[in-house]
Amino acid sequence: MALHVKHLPAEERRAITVETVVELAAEQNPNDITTAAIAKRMGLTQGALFRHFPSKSAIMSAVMEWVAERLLSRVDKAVQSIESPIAALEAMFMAHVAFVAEHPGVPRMLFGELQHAGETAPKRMVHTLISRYGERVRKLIDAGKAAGEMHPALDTEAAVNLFVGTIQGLVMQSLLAGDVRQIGRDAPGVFAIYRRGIGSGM
Amino acid sequence: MALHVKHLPAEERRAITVETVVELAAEQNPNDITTAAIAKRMGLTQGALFRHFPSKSAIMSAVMEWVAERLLSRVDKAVQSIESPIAALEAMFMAHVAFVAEHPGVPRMLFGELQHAGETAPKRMVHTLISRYGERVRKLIDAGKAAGEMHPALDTEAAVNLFVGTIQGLVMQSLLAGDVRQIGRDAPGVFAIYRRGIGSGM
DNA sequence: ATAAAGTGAGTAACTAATTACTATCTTCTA
DNA sequence: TAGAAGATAGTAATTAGTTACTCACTTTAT
Repeated sequence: MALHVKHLPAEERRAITVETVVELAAEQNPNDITTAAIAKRMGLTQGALFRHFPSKSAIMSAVMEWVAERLLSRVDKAVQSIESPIAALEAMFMAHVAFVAEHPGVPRMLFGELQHAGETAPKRMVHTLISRYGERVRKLIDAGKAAGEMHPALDTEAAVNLFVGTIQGLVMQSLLAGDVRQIGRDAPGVFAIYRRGIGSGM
Repeated sequence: MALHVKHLPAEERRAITVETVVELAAEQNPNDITTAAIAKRMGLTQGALFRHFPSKSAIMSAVMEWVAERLLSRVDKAVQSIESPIAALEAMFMAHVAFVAEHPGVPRMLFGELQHAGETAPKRMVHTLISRYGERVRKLIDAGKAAGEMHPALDTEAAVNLFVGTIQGLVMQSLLAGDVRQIGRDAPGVFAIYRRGIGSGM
């Protein structure tokens, strides 16, 4: 714990702010995170935040950037050097689940941003993230069909949709249970069904 | 349209209030629905709402009750008189999807309520709804295994989880696209994969 | 006539953002 | 190598705006 060191360089302070928001989102409704709550957790006054960010929306944008970078690099790392597309897909699934288990506030923030009316900056970033994420899944599924590992008549878009939805469902279940660790326990069984649904049956 | 008739009996006014909230939730972030916005849409002043509900939370509770009743009766009606468990499951899926397409704000409200910290009344009602919903799915899956329509080693809990998550995923995709009708188009393809995942392969 | 339904002007609490001021680091000069 | 000068970071009080909720009064239906 960096227990509330004051007078940090701006860049470091911005990084801590982002991490604090991710932390808070795990504990409460992301929409209810106030600048006062963020500052309090950091041991700063509320006004100090605005020395480093022009607006609250800018804070959320920085958080979304953090999420996009970390999540995509995690799944990319998990997938690399796995030849079998279906095995890669499973590794991607598990890496994503592990990331969410570590940062339970993340999916809630993403969903929360999507619900905002109009075209906010953080909302656009969530769009970009999900689109980039979908590309990776799509690529693996197409490769799987080509390699004969997946059902040849498989509807790729539906499979991509279900891949993301499956994780979304796990998140919702753990939200219901109020227990983050549940997601790790349930993931293998759920993926097994998905795998069977898209597989070539060999 | 009942275009803003005033001096309605209390029960009717409460019903209209609930429908108005469901309507508003389709257009904006459910968390941002204010009592002023509800009243405005109904052609009333804000204070009038509190003649019929003791608090905003009570309004949301009434909405959740409305959702639970309508959704469960819809899926029950869809399932009845279908013998094949897997066909019944598909009918349930499609009925749910149709319900969501008619009331796009509903899943957003449910998710939104789940995110609230602590134990609010509407949150508890969402818990109950999902638990009752899960029972129905579980029953069909168990029946399907008994009838040999579904894979005998199928993990029932995982299958239930994925059933709900699949719909959740469709909802998120339509939220992303900003087009509610998309959910109806994508549903069959997604369910086909799910069906293959749980089926006995015959 | 009277009870129920609605009005409209309030309130206190909370929100993001601003500002004048202070504390602390960094750098450059004498 | 002092130490002054400037830059950076944080404070504390305040702002305008929004929120759920209240209440004395008025309107309406039966």
